[in-house]
Amino acid sequence: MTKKVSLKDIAQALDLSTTTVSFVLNNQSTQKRISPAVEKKVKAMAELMQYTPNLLAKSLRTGVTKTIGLIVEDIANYFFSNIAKIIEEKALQKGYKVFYSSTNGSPQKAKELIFLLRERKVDGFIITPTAGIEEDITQLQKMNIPLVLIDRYYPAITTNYVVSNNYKGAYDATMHLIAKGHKKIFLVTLASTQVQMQDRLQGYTNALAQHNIILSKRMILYINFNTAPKDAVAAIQQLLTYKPDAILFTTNYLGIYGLEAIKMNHLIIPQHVSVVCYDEHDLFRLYQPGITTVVQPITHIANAAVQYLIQAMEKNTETIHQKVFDCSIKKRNSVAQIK
Amino acid sequence: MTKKVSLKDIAQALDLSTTTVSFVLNNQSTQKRISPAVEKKVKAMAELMQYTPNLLAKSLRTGVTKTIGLIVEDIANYFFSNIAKIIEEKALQKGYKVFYSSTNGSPQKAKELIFLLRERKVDGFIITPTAGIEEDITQLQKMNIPLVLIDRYYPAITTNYVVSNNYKGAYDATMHLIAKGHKKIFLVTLASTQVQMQDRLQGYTNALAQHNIILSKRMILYINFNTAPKDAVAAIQQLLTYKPDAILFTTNYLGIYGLEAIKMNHLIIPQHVSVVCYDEHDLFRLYQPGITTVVQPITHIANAAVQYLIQAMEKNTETIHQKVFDCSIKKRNSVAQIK
DNA sequence: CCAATTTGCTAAAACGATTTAGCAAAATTA
DNA sequence: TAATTTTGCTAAATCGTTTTAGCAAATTGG
Repeated sequence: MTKKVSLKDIAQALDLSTTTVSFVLNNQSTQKRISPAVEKKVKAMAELMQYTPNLLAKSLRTGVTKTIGLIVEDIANYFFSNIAKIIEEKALQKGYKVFYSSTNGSPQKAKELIFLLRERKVDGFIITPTAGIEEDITQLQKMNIPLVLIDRYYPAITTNYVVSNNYKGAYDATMHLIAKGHKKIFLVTLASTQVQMQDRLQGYTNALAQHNIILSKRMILYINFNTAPKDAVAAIQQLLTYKPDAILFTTNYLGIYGLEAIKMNHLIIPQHVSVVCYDEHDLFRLYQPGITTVVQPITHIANAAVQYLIQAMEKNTETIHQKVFDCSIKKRNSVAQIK
Repeated sequence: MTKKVSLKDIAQALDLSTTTVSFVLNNQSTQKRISPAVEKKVKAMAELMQYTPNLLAKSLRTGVTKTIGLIVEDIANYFFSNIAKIIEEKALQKGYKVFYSSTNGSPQKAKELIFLLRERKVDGFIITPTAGIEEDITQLQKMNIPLVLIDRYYPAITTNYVVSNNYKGAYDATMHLIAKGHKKIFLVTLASTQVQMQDRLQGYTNALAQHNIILSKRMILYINFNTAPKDAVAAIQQLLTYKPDAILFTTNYLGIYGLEAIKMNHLIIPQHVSVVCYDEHDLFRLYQPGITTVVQPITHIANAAVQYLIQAMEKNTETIHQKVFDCSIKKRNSVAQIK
């Protein structure tokens, strides 16, 4: 294993100082008054010796690591893995590598990850916050560490964020069901006080209220994030006994549980019950019938998050970006026209 | 923003040398003959000042970064995102953070990623190799950089790898179809010369040969990794006109294209055509009918990969690990019993 | 009591870059 | 020609650790 070549090696080979070599290789030749002759020599030698800078040393000295910490809820989820993929790609184009981690909804895990990534001296964060880590976020802000929240945010604190219009998404979905003649529209949602879920809940209830549909308690099923799949399915099976016209699921995995429950109860979509799900999934596209979904503009969200973060990291500006993208409804065949 | 506290700060606060502080905080007190009194003082002060070591400096000095480079084909694919999730978790337990990237099947991208991760001085690699990067892999080996290949490997070079028994998986799947009375069993696979695909192909052809089923050219459809989804679907639709009894798809996304094609051709599974897919997916579990799949032991693969890599990194042993896990067939309702 | 050993700690180099301050020679000005 | 400015380069400090070699004091051994 040949020893890695350093600035010093180049300097010695040419009988120059490391300072000079460093200036040249950072393209500061003119600015630092290095002669074209020397510049050429150095570049040629660097090429010849296959020099690549030691990023650790560079980072230690400059305080910049060119890395981003990305914290999502679950990398194995369609929504997040797609977001992550785009973020990674965009970041790479800008010269950043991303450290990637899942919280699985646990604040404890989220705190640990923030700590670990801070240890690694990431230049900035893109975070899907769990409940209960406000202080950690404000802490980061106090430390002047750039960050962008995605998918959700804390209304109580001022941060950069990029989310979709959850209120409107759920409202539109519900309106769509109402327009198709449904009355007993149920909601299966996450037992979460976080803004993205509250907004979806509000969108749903407001749409109902505007059409004088009385909301009874049993119409909404709250499921905990950590509920075992089979318990979630069982709960939905139970819900189905109340004979909803339609069910709106507020996340893709809840929707998947729902499809399973519906299948197990031998009900047919949309003849017996109509279905709309929040978030896309291969399953929804190909299921028979295709499932109507609320689709979030994943690419836009990811791009905006990277853009704002890089802006904050590089321009060191104080400007706050809070971006809300609209969702669209992808209509398939899971919603009946009720006469 | 308060300045980060360093070893030096602790040393000054206690009027000691950084050497002593370093020894204590690395739990070398006894070994390095630091008195218990001093040890206690230092630990208390470190706690008080909330000291956390600068990992960059540490890595620069020791040459160890406690990071792993994970290169997969596509992070947004069910198989890889689940593998990644487990790898990340396991690695974290052992004190490693993972840098995560997708090649999207491009050798060019794979080479770049290896370069970038080497720049970041990762301690080791877990790689899903694309075609044509053998030299890059052997290069890593020459540099004594620990690595484990997953999902596939290069028969021509000796490396650690963890894969599943692709030959047997495809063989068993085909046998299952034969046992159920199918004759015209088609294969939709990737146009790839890589071992995992060749093995699956072999498993399929051997199973047919053993039962005297004559393989005609049109029974196998090769699809390029980069084929646009709609072209892939069209090709499968075309294939369906040859009226197969059954189709075996060698990856989950090919299977998904297949379901789409079958749906578009208004065929019913399994009445008109039976289906078996390689690799799990939410879709296959919930589709109507459920799709029979060859399931790879994702958890085992991920765990073994991390285990072998850490062994190579920490024990610095030369032992080569080549592990092949068996797959299982998850039977659902996509295969008819043909009389 | 003196030599040898052990104990307890530290100075300084090293990892590999960046960056500040500045020196000597060459060029310009007057 | 002498003073000034510009050009071209470098010494040395720094980032925050780890680690080697070794010094002085205390302890032990004979």
